[in-house]
Amino acid sequence: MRDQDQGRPPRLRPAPRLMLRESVYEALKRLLMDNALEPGARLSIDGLARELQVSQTPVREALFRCEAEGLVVRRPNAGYLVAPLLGRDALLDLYDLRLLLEPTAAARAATNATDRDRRDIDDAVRAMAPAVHGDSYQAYREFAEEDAKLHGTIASAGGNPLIADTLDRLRAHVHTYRLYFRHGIAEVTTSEHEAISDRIRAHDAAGAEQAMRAHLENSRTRLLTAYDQD
Amino acid sequence: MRDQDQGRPPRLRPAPRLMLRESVYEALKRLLMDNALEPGARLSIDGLARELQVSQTPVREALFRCEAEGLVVRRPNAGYLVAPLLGRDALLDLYDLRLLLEPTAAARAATNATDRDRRDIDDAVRAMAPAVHGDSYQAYREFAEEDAKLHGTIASAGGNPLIADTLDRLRAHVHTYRLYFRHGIAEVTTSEHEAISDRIRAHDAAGAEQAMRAHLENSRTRLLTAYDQD
DNA sequence: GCACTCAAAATCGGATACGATATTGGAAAT
DNA sequence: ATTTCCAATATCGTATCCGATTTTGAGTGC
Repeated sequence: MRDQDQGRPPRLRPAPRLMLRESVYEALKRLLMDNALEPGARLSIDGLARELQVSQTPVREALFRCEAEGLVVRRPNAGYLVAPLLGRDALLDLYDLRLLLEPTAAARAATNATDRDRRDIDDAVRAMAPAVHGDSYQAYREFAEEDAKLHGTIASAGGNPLIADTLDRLRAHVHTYRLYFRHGIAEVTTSEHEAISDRIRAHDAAGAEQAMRAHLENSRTRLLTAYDQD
Repeated sequence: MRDQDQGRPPRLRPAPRLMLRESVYEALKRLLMDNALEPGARLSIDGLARELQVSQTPVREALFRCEAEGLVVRRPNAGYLVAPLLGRDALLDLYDLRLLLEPTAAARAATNATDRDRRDIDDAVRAMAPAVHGDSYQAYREFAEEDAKLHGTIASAGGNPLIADTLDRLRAHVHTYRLYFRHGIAEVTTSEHEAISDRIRAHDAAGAEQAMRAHLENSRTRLLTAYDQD
Protein backbone atom coordinates (compact mmCIF):
# COMPACT_ATOMS: atom_id res chain seq x y z
CA MET A 1 0.00 0.00 0.00
CA ARG A 2 1.26 3.41 -0.82
CA ASP A 3 0.44 6.16 1.56
CA GLN A 4 0.77 9.30 -0.49
CA ASP A 5 -1.61 11.34 1.55
CA GLN A 6 -2.23 10.36 5.13
CA GLY A 7 -4.02 12.17 7.87
CA ARG A 8 -7.52 10.87 7.62
CA PRO A 9 -7.92 8.32 10.38
CA PRO A 10 -11.29 9.50 11.64
CA ARG A 11 -13.01 8.99 8.32
CA LEU A 12 -16.72 9.18 8.87
CA ARG A 13 -17.34 7.26 5.72
CA PRO A 14 -15.99 3.86 6.72
CA ALA A 15 -18.61 1.75 4.99
CA PRO A 16 -17.56 1.01 1.42
CA ARG A 17 -19.12 -2.45 1.81
CA LEU A 18 -17.17 -3.41 -1.22
CA MET A 19 -16.30 -7.04 -0.86
CA LEU A 20 -13.24 -6.98 -3.02
CA ARG A 21 -13.80 -10.46 -4.33
CA GLU A 22 -17.03 -9.35 -5.89
CA SER A 23 -15.72 -6.31 -7.64
CA VAL A 24 -12.68 -8.14 -8.96
CA TYR A 25 -14.97 -10.83 -10.29
CA GLU A 26 -17.23 -8.29 -11.91
CA ALA A 27 -14.32 -6.44 -13.46
CA LEU A 28 -12.87 -9.61 -14.89
CA LYS A 29 -16.21 -10.87 -16.11
CA ARG A 30 -16.88 -7.61 -17.83
CA LEU A 31 -13.55 -7.77 -19.57
CA LEU A 32 -14.30 -11.27 -20.77
CA MET A 33 -17.89 -10.73 -21.78
CA ASP A 34 -17.03 -7.65 -23.75
CA ASN A 35 -14.42 -9.64 -25.60
CA ALA A 36 -11.88 -7.01 -24.68
CA LEU A 37 -9.45 -9.90 -24.32
CA GLU A 38 -8.42 -12.08 -27.20
CA PRO A 39 -9.61 -15.67 -26.83
CA GLY A 40 -6.61 -17.79 -25.99
CA ALA A 41 -4.81 -14.91 -24.32
CA ARG A 42 -3.00 -15.74 -21.12
CA LEU A 43 -4.40 -14.56 -17.82
CA SER A 44 -1.70 -14.54 -15.20
CA ILE A 45 -2.75 -14.35 -11.61
CA ASP A 46 -0.30 -11.76 -10.41
CA GLY A 47 -0.52 -9.96 -13.70
CA LEU A 48 -4.18 -9.36 -13.07
CA ALA A 49 -3.49 -8.63 -9.43
CA ARG A 50 -1.03 -5.90 -10.35
CA GLU A 51 -3.28 -4.54 -13.04
CA LEU A 52 -6.25 -4.32 -10.70
CA GLN A 53 -4.16 -3.10 -7.78
CA VAL A 54 -5.21 -5.92 -5.51
CA SER A 55 -3.55 -8.97 -4.04
CA GLN A 56 -3.68 -12.41 -5.54
CA THR A 57 -6.28 -13.78 -3.15
CA PRO A 58 -9.37 -12.16 -4.71
CA VAL A 59 -8.00 -12.70 -8.21
CA ARG A 60 -7.76 -16.43 -7.64
CA GLU A 61 -11.35 -16.63 -6.52
CA ALA A 62 -12.54 -14.53 -9.43
CA LEU A 63 -10.72 -16.77 -11.89
CA PHE A 64 -12.18 -19.76 -10.15
CA ARG A 65 -15.69 -18.51 -10.65
CA CYS A 66 -15.04 -17.61 -14.25
CA GLU A 67 -13.68 -21.07 -14.84
CA ALA A 68 -16.86 -22.60 -13.45
CA GLU A 69 -18.83 -20.47 -15.88
CA GLY A 70 -16.67 -21.50 -18.79
CA LEU A 71 -15.32 -18.01 -19.44
CA VAL A 72 -11.75 -19.08 -18.86
CA VAL A 73 -9.96 -22.40 -19.02
CA ARG A 74 -7.31 -23.52 -16.61
CA ARG A 75 -4.16 -25.40 -17.47
CA PRO A 76 -2.88 -27.16 -14.36
CA ASN A 77 0.32 -25.58 -13.15
CA ALA A 78 0.27 -23.12 -15.99
CA GLY A 79 -2.29 -20.44 -15.43
CA TYR A 80 -5.50 -19.51 -17.17
CA LEU A 81 -6.47 -18.70 -20.72
CA VAL A 82 -9.40 -16.74 -22.08
CA ALA A 83 -11.84 -19.41 -23.22
CA PRO A 84 -12.19 -19.84 -26.96
CA LEU A 85 -15.34 -18.50 -28.56
CA LEU A 86 -18.20 -20.88 -29.05
CA GLY A 87 -18.02 -22.82 -32.26
CA ARG A 88 -20.97 -23.66 -34.43
CA ASP A 89 -21.44 -26.97 -32.67
CA ALA A 90 -21.29 -25.47 -29.21
CA LEU A 91 -23.80 -22.86 -30.26
CA LEU A 92 -26.19 -25.58 -31.35
CA ASP A 93 -25.66 -27.47 -28.09
CA LEU A 94 -26.45 -24.33 -26.18
CA TYR A 95 -29.72 -23.70 -27.94
CA ASP A 96 -30.53 -27.36 -27.75
CA LEU A 97 -30.43 -27.19 -23.96
CA ARG A 98 -32.26 -23.90 -23.82
CA LEU A 99 -35.00 -25.38 -25.99
CA LEU A 100 -35.39 -28.21 -23.52
CA LEU A 101 -35.79 -25.91 -20.55
CA GLU A 102 -37.10 -22.50 -21.48
CA PRO A 103 -40.32 -23.38 -23.30
CA THR A 104 -41.32 -25.54 -20.35
CA ALA A 105 -40.40 -22.78 -17.95
CA ALA A 106 -42.47 -20.31 -19.93
CA ALA A 107 -45.47 -22.63 -19.91
CA ARG A 108 -45.21 -22.98 -16.16
CA ALA A 109 -44.78 -19.27 -15.75
CA ALA A 110 -48.07 -18.83 -17.55
CA THR A 111 -49.84 -20.90 -14.92
CA ASN A 112 -47.72 -20.38 -11.80
CA ALA A 113 -46.59 -16.79 -12.01
CA THR A 114 -47.74 -14.37 -9.37
CA ASP A 115 -49.10 -11.00 -10.29
CA ARG A 116 -45.78 -9.53 -9.35
CA ASP A 117 -43.97 -11.94 -11.68
CA ARG A 118 -46.21 -10.97 -14.56
CA ARG A 119 -45.62 -7.35 -13.88
CA ASP A 120 -41.86 -7.87 -13.73
CA ILE A 121 -41.90 -9.71 -17.03
CA ASP A 122 -43.91 -7.00 -18.64
CA ASP A 123 -41.62 -4.33 -17.26
CA ALA A 124 -38.59 -6.16 -18.57
CA VAL A 125 -40.07 -6.36 -22.05
CA ARG A 126 -40.85 -2.68 -22.10
CA ALA A 127 -37.47 -1.80 -20.65
CA MET A 128 -35.81 -3.32 -23.69
CA ALA A 129 -37.57 -1.33 -26.35
CA PRO A 130 -35.72 1.93 -25.71
CA ALA A 131 -32.43 0.10 -25.43
CA VAL A 132 -32.59 -1.05 -29.01
CA HIS A 133 -31.69 2.13 -30.77
CA GLY A 134 -28.08 3.05 -31.10
CA ASP A 135 -25.51 0.89 -32.72
CA SER A 136 -22.84 1.36 -30.13
CA TYR A 137 -21.10 -1.21 -28.06
CA GLN A 138 -22.63 0.18 -24.91
CA ALA A 139 -26.13 0.08 -26.34
CA TYR A 140 -25.73 -3.54 -27.21
CA ARG A 141 -24.47 -4.38 -23.74
CA GLU A 142 -27.55 -2.86 -22.19
CA PHE A 143 -29.76 -4.75 -24.55
CA ALA A 144 -28.08 -8.05 -23.73
CA GLU A 145 -28.34 -7.38 -20.03
CA GLU A 146 -32.03 -6.66 -20.24
CA ASP A 147 -32.53 -9.73 -22.37
CA ALA A 148 -30.83 -11.89 -19.76
CA LYS A 149 -32.96 -10.34 -17.05
CA LEU A 150 -36.15 -11.03 -18.95
CA HIS A 151 -35.37 -14.66 -19.61
CA GLY A 152 -34.22 -15.04 -16.01
CA THR A 153 -37.45 -13.59 -14.68
CA ILE A 154 -39.53 -15.93 -16.80
CA ALA A 155 -37.47 -18.92 -15.70
CA SER A 156 -37.84 -17.96 -12.05
CA ALA A 157 -41.55 -17.46 -12.44
CA GLY A 158 -41.74 -21.03 -13.71
CA GLY A 159 -41.33 -22.14 -10.12
CA ASN A 160 -38.27 -24.40 -10.20
CA PRO A 161 -35.21 -22.50 -9.00
CA LEU A 162 -32.92 -25.27 -10.22
CA ILE A 163 -34.01 -24.60 -13.79
CA ALA A 164 -33.52 -20.88 -13.36
CA ASP A 165 -30.03 -21.45 -11.94
CA THR A 166 -29.08 -23.75 -14.78
CA LEU A 167 -30.12 -21.21 -17.38
CA ASP A 168 -28.37 -18.48 -15.51
CA ARG A 169 -25.07 -20.26 -15.76
CA LEU A 170 -25.58 -20.71 -19.47
CA ARG A 171 -26.20 -17.00 -19.96
CA ALA A 172 -22.55 -16.09 -19.66
CA HIS A 173 -21.79 -18.15 -22.74
CA VAL A 174 -24.69 -16.72 -24.63
CA HIS A 175 -23.55 -13.27 -23.87
CA THR A 176 -20.03 -13.82 -25.04
CA TYR A 177 -21.24 -15.35 -28.19
CA ARG A 178 -23.92 -12.90 -29.02
CA LEU A 179 -21.70 -9.98 -28.30
CA TYR A 180 -19.33 -11.20 -30.90
CA PHE A 181 -21.89 -11.73 -33.58
CA ARG A 182 -24.20 -8.86 -33.15
CA HIS A 183 -26.16 -8.15 -36.22
CA GLY A 184 -29.48 -6.38 -36.19
CA ILE A 185 -30.99 -8.65 -33.63
CA ALA A 186 -32.80 -6.34 -31.33
CA GLU A 187 -35.57 -5.16 -33.61
CA VAL A 188 -37.06 -8.56 -34.26
CA THR A 189 -36.51 -9.79 -30.75
CA THR A 190 -38.75 -7.21 -29.16
CA SER A 191 -41.90 -8.36 -30.89
CA GLU A 192 -41.12 -11.95 -30.00
CA HIS A 193 -40.65 -10.99 -26.39
CA GLU A 194 -43.96 -9.20 -26.43
CA ALA A 195 -45.63 -12.34 -27.72
CA ILE A 196 -44.23 -14.40 -24.86
CA SER A 197 -45.17 -11.86 -22.24
CA ASP A 198 -48.61 -11.60 -23.75
CA ARG A 199 -49.25 -15.34 -23.51
CA ILE A 200 -47.97 -15.45 -19.93
CA ARG A 201 -50.22 -12.57 -18.97
CA ALA A 202 -53.13 -14.44 -20.52
CA HIS A 203 -52.36 -17.58 -18.45
CA ASP A 204 -51.99 -19.42 -21.74
CA ALA A 205 -49.47 -22.16 -20.99
CA ALA A 206 -49.44 -23.78 -24.41
CA GLY A 207 -49.21 -20.42 -26.11
CA ALA A 208 -46.35 -19.26 -23.91
CA GLU A 209 -44.46 -22.47 -24.52
CA GLN A 210 -44.90 -22.14 -28.26
CA ALA A 211 -43.96 -18.47 -28.26
CA MET A 212 -40.78 -19.18 -26.33
CA ARG A 213 -39.89 -22.06 -28.59
CA ALA A 214 -40.39 -19.93 -31.66
CA HIS A 215 -38.32 -17.14 -30.14
CA LEU A 216 -35.41 -19.43 -29.39
CA GLU A 217 -35.53 -21.11 -32.75
CA ASN A 218 -35.59 -17.76 -34.49
CA SER A 219 -32.77 -16.50 -32.35
CA ARG A 220 -30.73 -19.56 -33.14
CA THR A 221 -31.35 -19.12 -36.85
CA ARG A 222 -30.35 -15.46 -36.71
CA LEU A 223 -27.10 -16.27 -34.93
CA LEU A 224 -26.37 -19.16 -37.21
CA THR A 225 -26.74 -17.17 -40.38
CA ALA A 226 -24.62 -14.41 -38.92
CA TYR A 227 -22.07 -17.03 -37.99
CA ASP A 228 -22.00 -18.59 -41.42
CA GLN A 229 -21.61 -15.40 -43.40
CA ASP A 230 -18.15 -14.74 -42.12
CA MET B 1 19.75 -30.03 -5.71
CA ARG B 2 18.72 -32.82 -7.96
CA ASP B 3 20.78 -35.43 -9.69
CA GLN B 4 22.40 -34.25 -12.87
CA ASP B 5 22.52 -37.52 -14.74
CA GLN B 6 23.24 -36.18 -18.15
CA GLY B 7 21.85 -38.00 -21.16
CA ARG B 8 19.19 -39.42 -18.91
CA PRO B 9 15.75 -38.62 -20.42
CA PRO B 10 12.92 -37.69 -18.13
CA ARG B 11 12.12 -40.21 -15.48
CA LEU B 12 9.45 -42.71 -16.30
CA ARG B 13 7.91 -41.79 -13.01
CA PRO B 14 5.00 -39.43 -13.78
CA ALA B 15 5.71 -37.84 -10.45
CA PRO B 16 3.42 -37.94 -7.45
CA ARG B 17 2.00 -34.68 -8.65
CA LEU B 18 -0.59 -34.38 -5.95
CA MET B 19 -2.43 -31.20 -6.76
CA LEU B 20 -3.33 -30.39 -3.21
CA ARG B 21 -6.36 -28.38 -4.20
CA GLU B 22 -7.88 -31.50 -5.69
CA SER B 23 -7.32 -33.78 -2.75
CA VAL B 24 -8.56 -31.23 -0.26
CA TYR B 25 -11.66 -30.78 -2.37
CA GLU B 26 -12.20 -34.51 -2.59
CA ALA B 27 -11.72 -34.96 1.13
CA LEU B 28 -14.18 -32.22 1.95
CA LYS B 29 -16.70 -33.41 -0.60
CA ARG B 30 -16.52 -36.91 0.76
CA LEU B 31 -17.16 -35.63 4.25
CA LEU B 32 -20.17 -33.71 3.06
CA MET B 33 -21.62 -36.34 0.78
CA ASP B 34 -21.39 -39.00 3.47
CA ASN B 35 -23.25 -36.72 5.80
CA ALA B 36 -20.46 -37.13 8.29
CA LEU B 37 -21.08 -33.49 9.13
CA GLU B 38 -24.27 -32.24 10.63
CA PRO B 39 -26.19 -29.92 8.30
CA GLY B 40 -25.86 -26.42 9.62
CA ALA B 41 -22.54 -27.16 11.28
CA ARG B 42 -19.94 -24.46 10.96
CA LEU B 43 -16.98 -24.95 8.66
CA SER B 44 -14.17 -22.64 9.63
CA ILE B 45 -11.40 -22.13 7.15
CA ASP B 46 -8.53 -22.36 9.60
CA GLY B 47 -10.27 -25.16 11.41
CA LEU B 48 -10.35 -27.26 8.27
CA ALA B 49 -6.84 -26.18 7.34
CA ARG B 50 -5.50 -27.35 10.68
CA GLU B 51 -7.52 -30.54 10.58
CA LEU B 52 -6.30 -31.43 7.10
CA GLN B 53 -2.75 -30.27 7.80
CA VAL B 54 -2.68 -27.83 4.91
CA SER B 55 -2.66 -24.08 4.55
CA GLN B 56 -5.75 -21.99 4.05
CA THR B 57 -5.33 -21.43 0.33
CA PRO B 58 -6.46 -24.85 -0.90
CA VAL B 59 -9.18 -24.98 1.73
CA ARG B 60 -10.68 -21.78 0.42
CA GLU B 61 -10.78 -23.09 -3.09
CA ALA B 62 -12.33 -26.36 -1.96
CA LEU B 63 -15.02 -24.51 -0.06
CA PHE B 64 -15.56 -22.34 -3.07
CA ARG B 65 -16.21 -25.30 -5.28
CA CYS B 66 -18.46 -26.92 -2.73
CA GLU B 67 -20.43 -23.72 -2.50
CA ALA B 68 -20.93 -23.70 -6.26
CA GLU B 69 -22.27 -27.24 -6.00
CA GLY B 70 -24.61 -26.32 -3.20
CA LEU B 71 -22.94 -28.53 -0.63
CA VAL B 72 -22.11 -25.64 1.65
CA VAL B 73 -23.52 -22.18 2.08
CA ARG B 74 -21.49 -19.09 2.72
CA ARG B 75 -22.36 -16.28 5.06
CA PRO B 76 -20.46 -13.16 4.09
CA ASN B 77 -17.79 -12.32 6.62
CA ALA B 78 -18.82 -15.25 8.73
CA GLY B 79 -17.62 -18.51 7.31
CA TYR B 80 -19.35 -21.47 5.80
CA LEU B 81 -22.07 -23.83 6.98
CA VAL B 82 -22.87 -27.34 5.88
CA ALA B 83 -25.82 -26.93 3.53
CA PRO B 84 -29.17 -28.08 4.88
CA LEU B 85 -30.54 -31.32 3.55
CA LEU B 86 -32.90 -31.14 0.63
CA GLY B 87 -36.49 -30.63 1.64
CA ARG B 88 -39.43 -32.30 0.01
CA ASP B 89 -39.88 -29.39 -2.36
CA ALA B 90 -36.24 -29.28 -3.39
CA LEU B 91 -36.36 -33.01 -4.02
CA LEU B 92 -39.29 -32.54 -6.35
CA ASP B 93 -37.50 -29.70 -8.14
CA LEU B 94 -34.50 -31.91 -8.61
CA TYR B 95 -36.43 -34.73 -10.20
CA ASP B 96 -38.42 -32.25 -12.18
CA LEU B 97 -35.26 -31.06 -13.88
CA ARG B 98 -33.88 -34.54 -14.31
CA LEU B 99 -37.13 -35.56 -15.97
CA LEU B 100 -36.75 -32.75 -18.43
CA LEU B 101 -33.23 -33.75 -19.42
CA GLU B 102 -32.51 -37.41 -18.87
CA PRO B 103 -35.29 -39.04 -20.89
CA THR B 104 -34.33 -36.90 -23.85
CA ALA B 105 -30.69 -37.74 -23.34
CA ALA B 106 -31.53 -41.43 -23.21
CA ALA B 107 -33.50 -41.20 -26.43
CA ARG B 108 -30.61 -39.50 -28.15
CA ALA B 109 -28.19 -42.03 -26.75
CA ALA B 110 -30.29 -44.74 -28.39
CA THR B 111 -29.73 -43.16 -31.78
CA ASN B 112 -26.39 -41.39 -31.43
CA ALA B 113 -24.36 -43.65 -29.19
CA THR B 114 -21.23 -45.24 -30.58
CA ASP B 115 -20.55 -48.90 -30.08
CA ARG B 116 -18.15 -47.98 -27.38
CA ASP B 117 -20.82 -45.93 -25.61
CA ARG B 118 -23.21 -48.83 -25.67
CA ARG B 119 -20.59 -51.13 -24.29
CA ASP B 120 -19.76 -48.67 -21.52
CA ILE B 121 -23.40 -48.37 -20.57
CA ASP B 122 -23.80 -52.10 -20.50
CA ASP B 123 -20.67 -52.47 -18.41
CA ALA B 124 -21.90 -49.90 -15.95
CA VAL B 125 -25.20 -51.70 -15.53
CA ARG B 126 -23.48 -55.00 -14.90
CA ALA B 127 -20.98 -53.41 -12.55
CA MET B 128 -23.78 -52.37 -10.27
CA ALA B 129 -25.32 -55.76 -9.69
CA PRO B 130 -22.59 -57.06 -7.38
CA ALA B 131 -22.50 -53.79 -5.52
CA VAL B 132 -25.99 -54.27 -4.22
CA HIS B 133 -25.27 -56.85 -1.56
CA GLY B 134 -24.33 -55.71 1.89
CA ASP B 135 -26.20 -53.23 3.93
CA SER B 136 -23.18 -51.27 4.96
CA TYR B 137 -22.40 -47.67 4.45
CA GLN B 138 -19.52 -48.53 2.19
CA ALA B 139 -21.64 -50.81 0.02
CA TYR B 140 -24.13 -48.04 -0.47
CA ARG B 141 -21.44 -45.58 -1.42
CA GLU B 142 -20.21 -47.88 -4.15
CA PHE B 143 -23.70 -48.36 -5.43
CA ALA B 144 -24.34 -44.64 -5.60
CA GLU B 145 -21.06 -44.04 -7.35
CA GLU B 146 -21.80 -46.64 -9.99
CA ASP B 147 -25.27 -45.23 -10.42
CA ALA B 148 -23.86 -41.76 -11.02
CA LYS B 149 -21.41 -43.17 -13.53
CA LEU B 150 -24.14 -44.98 -15.43
CA HIS B 151 -26.38 -41.96 -15.72
CA GLY B 152 -23.40 -39.83 -16.65
CA THR B 153 -22.40 -42.22 -19.41
CA ILE B 154 -25.89 -42.20 -20.86
CA ALA B 155 -26.04 -38.42 -20.75
CA SER B 156 -22.69 -38.12 -22.49
CA ALA B 157 -23.71 -40.60 -25.14
CA GLY B 158 -26.67 -38.35 -25.87
CA GLY B 159 -24.26 -36.07 -27.64
CA ASN B 160 -24.72 -32.72 -25.91
CA PRO B 161 -21.95 -32.15 -23.40
CA LEU B 162 -23.82 -29.21 -21.88
CA ILE B 163 -26.62 -31.52 -20.80
CA ALA B 164 -24.16 -34.00 -19.36
CA ASP B 165 -22.43 -31.24 -17.42
CA THR B 166 -25.68 -29.91 -16.06
CA LEU B 167 -26.72 -33.32 -14.78
CA ASP B 168 -23.29 -33.88 -13.34
CA ARG B 169 -23.60 -30.84 -11.16
CA LEU B 170 -26.94 -32.03 -9.93
CA ARG B 171 -25.54 -35.37 -8.94
CA ALA B 172 -23.89 -34.02 -5.85
CA HIS B 173 -27.27 -33.06 -4.47
CA VAL B 174 -28.81 -36.36 -5.37
CA HIS B 175 -26.08 -38.20 -3.64
CA THR B 176 -26.37 -36.28 -0.43
CA TYR B 177 -30.04 -36.78 -0.38
CA ARG B 178 -30.15 -40.40 -1.25
CA LEU B 179 -27.44 -41.26 1.19
CA TYR B 180 -29.58 -39.90 3.92
CA PHE B 181 -32.68 -41.79 3.00
CA ARG B 182 -31.37 -45.07 1.87
CA HIS B 183 -33.97 -47.73 2.02
CA GLY B 184 -33.86 -50.88 -0.08
CA ILE B 185 -33.40 -49.06 -3.32
CA ALA B 186 -30.76 -51.01 -5.10
CA GLU B 187 -32.69 -54.17 -5.86
CA VAL B 188 -35.42 -52.56 -7.90
CA THR B 189 -33.11 -50.12 -9.57
CA THR B 190 -31.03 -52.76 -11.27
CA SER B 191 -33.86 -54.11 -13.38
CA GLU B 192 -34.86 -50.62 -14.39
CA HIS B 193 -31.30 -49.89 -15.45
CA GLU B 194 -31.26 -53.05 -17.49
CA ALA B 195 -34.40 -51.93 -19.27
CA ILE B 196 -32.83 -48.62 -20.22
CA SER B 197 -29.59 -50.19 -21.41
CA ASP B 198 -31.59 -52.76 -23.35
CA ARG B 199 -33.54 -50.10 -25.26
CA ILE B 200 -30.39 -48.13 -26.00
CA ARG B 201 -28.65 -51.21 -27.32
CA ALA B 202 -31.67 -51.84 -29.53
CA HIS B 203 -31.47 -48.30 -30.98
CA ASP B 204 -35.01 -47.76 -29.71
CA ALA B 205 -35.18 -44.06 -28.96
CA ALA B 206 -38.80 -43.92 -27.85
CA GLY B 207 -38.31 -47.00 -25.68
CA ALA B 208 -35.19 -45.64 -24.05
CA GLU B 209 -36.88 -42.35 -23.32
CA GLN B 210 -39.84 -44.09 -21.76
CA ALA B 211 -37.65 -46.46 -19.75
CA MET B 212 -35.63 -43.56 -18.36
CA ARG B 213 -38.75 -41.62 -17.53
CA ALA B 214 -40.24 -44.58 -15.71
CA HIS B 215 -37.00 -45.14 -13.84
CA LEU B 216 -36.82 -41.55 -12.64
CA GLU B 217 -40.47 -41.46 -11.65
CA ASN B 218 -40.12 -44.68 -9.73
CA SER B 219 -36.97 -43.43 -8.08
CA ARG B 220 -38.70 -40.23 -7.09
CA THR B 221 -41.63 -42.15 -5.63
CA ARG B 222 -39.33 -44.39 -3.65
CA LEU B 223 -37.48 -41.44 -2.18
CA LEU B 224 -40.67 -39.60 -1.46
CA THR B 225 -42.28 -42.41 0.46
CA ALA B 226 -39.08 -42.92 2.39
CA TYR B 227 -39.06 -39.21 3.10
CA ASP B 228 -42.65 -39.13 4.29
CA GLN B 229 -42.43 -42.05 6.66
CA ASP B 230 -40.18 -40.24 9.06
C1' DG C 1 -35.16 -14.39 35.41
C1' DC C 2 -34.87 -11.60 31.05
C1' DA C 3 -33.25 -8.33 27.82
C1' DC C 4 -29.85 -5.37 26.67
C1' DT C 5 -25.13 -3.57 26.25
C1' DC C 6 -20.44 -3.95 25.65
C1' DA C 7 -15.79 -5.75 25.58
C1' DA C 8 -12.92 -10.03 24.45
C1' DA C 9 -12.06 -13.80 21.43
C1' DA C 10 -12.46 -15.98 17.15
C1' DT C 11 -12.65 -15.62 12.32
C1' DC C 12 -12.90 -13.69 7.79
C1' DG C 13 -11.09 -11.00 3.86
C1' DG C 14 -7.09 -9.55 2.14
C1' DA C 15 -1.96 -8.35 1.64
C1' DT C 16 2.61 -9.79 1.41
C1' DA C 17 6.71 -12.55 1.25
C1' DC C 18 8.87 -16.85 0.33
C1' DG C 19 10.02 -21.62 -1.40
C1' DA C 20 9.41 -25.48 -4.48
C1' DT C 21 8.08 -27.00 -8.77
C1' DA C 22 6.63 -26.62 -13.47
C1' DT C 23 6.37 -24.11 -17.79
C1' DT C 24 8.33 -21.36 -21.31
C1' DG C 25 11.28 -19.15 -24.60
C1' DG C 26 15.59 -18.57 -26.41
C1' DA C 27 20.46 -19.64 -26.99
C1' DA C 28 23.73 -23.11 -27.91
C1' DA C 29 25.05 -27.28 -29.93
C1' DT C 30 24.52 -31.04 -32.96
C1' DA D 1 16.34 -27.22 -38.76
C1' DT D 2 15.87 -29.93 -34.82
C1' DT D 3 17.15 -30.99 -30.28
C1' DT D 4 19.23 -29.82 -25.69
C1' DC D 5 19.95 -27.10 -22.12
C1' DC D 6 19.24 -23.28 -19.14
C1' DA D 7 17.63 -19.23 -17.07
C1' DA D 8 13.54 -16.39 -16.47
C1' DT D 9 8.98 -16.62 -15.19
C1' DA D 10 4.68 -18.22 -13.22
C1' DT D 11 1.96 -21.27 -10.53
C1' DC D 12 0.82 -23.63 -6.20
C1' DG D 13 1.16 -23.84 -1.64
C1' DT D 14 2.94 -22.08 2.89
C1' DA D 15 3.50 -18.85 6.54
C1' DT D 16 2.43 -14.63 8.73
C1' DC D 17 0.41 -10.35 9.49
C1' DC D 18 -3.41 -6.88 9.76
C1' DG D 19 -8.01 -4.51 9.88
C1' DA D 20 -12.86 -5.35 10.15
C1' DT D 21 -16.69 -7.96 11.48
C1' DT D 22 -18.99 -11.55 13.74
C1' DT D 23 -19.71 -14.29 17.64
C1' DT D 24 -19.41 -15.16 22.38
C1' DG D 25 -19.62 -14.30 27.13
C1' DA D 26 -20.17 -11.98 30.65
C1' DG D 27 -22.10 -8.35 33.33
C1' DT D 28 -25.56 -4.79 34.31
C1' DG D 29 -30.11 -2.94 35.00
C1' DC D 30 -34.98 -3.81 35.20
